[in-house]
Amino acid sequence: MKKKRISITDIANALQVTPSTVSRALNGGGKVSEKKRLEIISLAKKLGYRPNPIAKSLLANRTQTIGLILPEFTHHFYSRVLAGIESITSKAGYQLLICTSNENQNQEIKSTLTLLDARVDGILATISKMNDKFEHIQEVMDSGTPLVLVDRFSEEIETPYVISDDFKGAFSAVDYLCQIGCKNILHIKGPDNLSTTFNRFMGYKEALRKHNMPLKEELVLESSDPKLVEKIRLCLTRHQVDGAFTYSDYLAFEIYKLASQLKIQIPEELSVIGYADEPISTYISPTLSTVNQQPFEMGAMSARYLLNKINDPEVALEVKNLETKLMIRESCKVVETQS
Amino acid sequence: MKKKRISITDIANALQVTPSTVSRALNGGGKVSEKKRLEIISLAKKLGYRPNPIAKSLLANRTQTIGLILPEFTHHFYSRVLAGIESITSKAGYQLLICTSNENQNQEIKSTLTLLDARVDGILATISKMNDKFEHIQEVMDSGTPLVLVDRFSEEIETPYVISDDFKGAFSAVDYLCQIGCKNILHIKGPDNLSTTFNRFMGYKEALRKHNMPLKEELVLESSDPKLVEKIRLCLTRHQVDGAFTYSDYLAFEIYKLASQLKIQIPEELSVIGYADEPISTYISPTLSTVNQQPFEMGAMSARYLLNKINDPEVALEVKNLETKLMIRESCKVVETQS
DNA sequence: CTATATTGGTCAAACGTTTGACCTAGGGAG
DNA sequence: CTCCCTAGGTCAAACGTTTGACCAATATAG
Repeated sequence: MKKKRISITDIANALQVTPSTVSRALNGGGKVSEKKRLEIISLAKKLGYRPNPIAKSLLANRTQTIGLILPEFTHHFYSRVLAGIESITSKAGYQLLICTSNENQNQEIKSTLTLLDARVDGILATISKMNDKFEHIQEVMDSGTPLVLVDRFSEEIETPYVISDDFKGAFSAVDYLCQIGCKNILHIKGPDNLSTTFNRFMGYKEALRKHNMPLKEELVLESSDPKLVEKIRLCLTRHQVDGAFTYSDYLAFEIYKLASQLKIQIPEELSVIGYADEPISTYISPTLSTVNQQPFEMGAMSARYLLNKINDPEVALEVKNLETKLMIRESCKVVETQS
Repeated sequence: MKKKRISITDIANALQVTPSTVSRALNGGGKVSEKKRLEIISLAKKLGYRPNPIAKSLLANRTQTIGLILPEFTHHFYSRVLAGIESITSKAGYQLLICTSNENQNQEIKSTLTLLDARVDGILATISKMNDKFEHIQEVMDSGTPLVLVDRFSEEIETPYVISDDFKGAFSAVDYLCQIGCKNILHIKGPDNLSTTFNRFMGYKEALRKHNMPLKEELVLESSDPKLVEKIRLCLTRHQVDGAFTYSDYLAFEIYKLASQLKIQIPEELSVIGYADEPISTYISPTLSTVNQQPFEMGAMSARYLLNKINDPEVALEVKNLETKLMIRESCKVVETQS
């Protein structure tokens, strides 16, 4: 049974004053003699008084809580985003109410409702991959609850968001592959209708263009393709592929497997760059070159942004595009004289 | 600015009844005519009424919230624990208030206070590695807030906990190594004064005993040893080590690296088993045998246990020891005729 | 026809805190 | 001495909800 915690009225009764006086003594609102103030404070300390945030919330209509919706925790990326968010919110004295959508839009909608019901002061959310409904997002905005989207956004709805600069990230990777002399660069695209998929593909195309290399349809594959493995194999054997840039690190590992089967040496015959900088990249052999999205910073930045919005509703609608970092490791061949 | 949400009194005023009637109509507490009931319900729906849990909490002295303290999120293990917890609590209609200790006891103490202040209905916590203070744990227990420790515990304080059966987990791994004929089995221990370190070591010893193999001091190393890498190298070269069981998967990868340097073939010359079943284990080559601790189940079990305690304070103090699963992969040599 | 039970509701307190309005006693100015 | 100011407090409302006590009207039993 939860023990009753001592309240401001308990102190008031013990000292023959009113709760108001105790409140003012504790919060420094004047109107209380120095003597009484000290008396109250010392008794409060002695009894281990701790204010009840629930009562405060009810009155103030703010909960010092921010809601977070993430698709899942198991990818390293989201763990880092979460850590980044936590680092900021905990310092600012906010609690974190966390929900998972499991990449399922219905759960996402449910979570949104839950958070709204809980009267969180703001919401950070990564919308699920498959998203075609936006009523719940609209509802959040209508409710006046500050909202910042993280990592993914949709053009269907005008919200502030913080994302990684996928275009530049992809561009830098493919640009690098070109620089070290790759002539046939394979790209494996991510899930459809995700802005990240689109932007990374654009970055790939732009880098090719910069180096006056043609875009070859047959070198662009889709991760959702059930025959993906077959098609990669085909690419590697028929099209003299000497470079690969994949939507994710895990897709890069698929290439590792096939290369090993086909006795293709990485990086001597094939340079590979993945995306996301999962920790596994540095443990696998050869260590995988990849694009780091600074997820911790992304989380921290979203949280800072949201806190700003909470404290000043007039803060401008903004879009933050976070720089990526190209991590070159053993999976890219080394050239002596770099162009 | 957060929009005022419509309250039970708003409905009451609109319909010329008292808030009590509305409350009873909505919660089915009788004492309201069918006609009025329908009227109230339909207006509530129309206005999008949603009860304010904060007001309820204040009255009921329960928040439908459970507090969670984890050391960090970035290890896959804790992500899975978190996912397991979330799967249970969300179904049961509880919110999750999450804090990180960063393996730092002071932060852990601060988090505990925060959760207590927030009046959570129960706490799930993984205490940090270095722990010598228990006043905060005691304070939780004194407050009457149900508490369940997860993954780690301390004998200094009598709390219920859910852990993985490290002894059996380690035993099964080393037992397997013995069965496939390993004669000199290296063990790398984990951080000092962690119960998991101790129990896995005990499992190692017990398995050796079962197979009548002597415990060789020189084959037991400490992960915290600054000269660890040197010592592993020494073991591998001098002591005819043909099996290795490590406290973590990552330590196993250290062995992979050294084996590769020393041209020792895994698994032909050296069979390796790690611990934790990090996803990377299946991506690395050769895929790593390891001990799966069922972290998702651990989280789920802790959450179920805590919910029981919350609903019935008389529930017995118990200790749950979760079964592990030995995952045999490519890093263990295959023998035709198994003893 | 009276006593009683039932139905359908109202009232007010309670949860813990904050805060504006109000009160009172004492001190200083005129 | 009266008037006003101020320091130091009290009172009550408010936040949104639940709930036990109460009450009036109607129906039922005897």
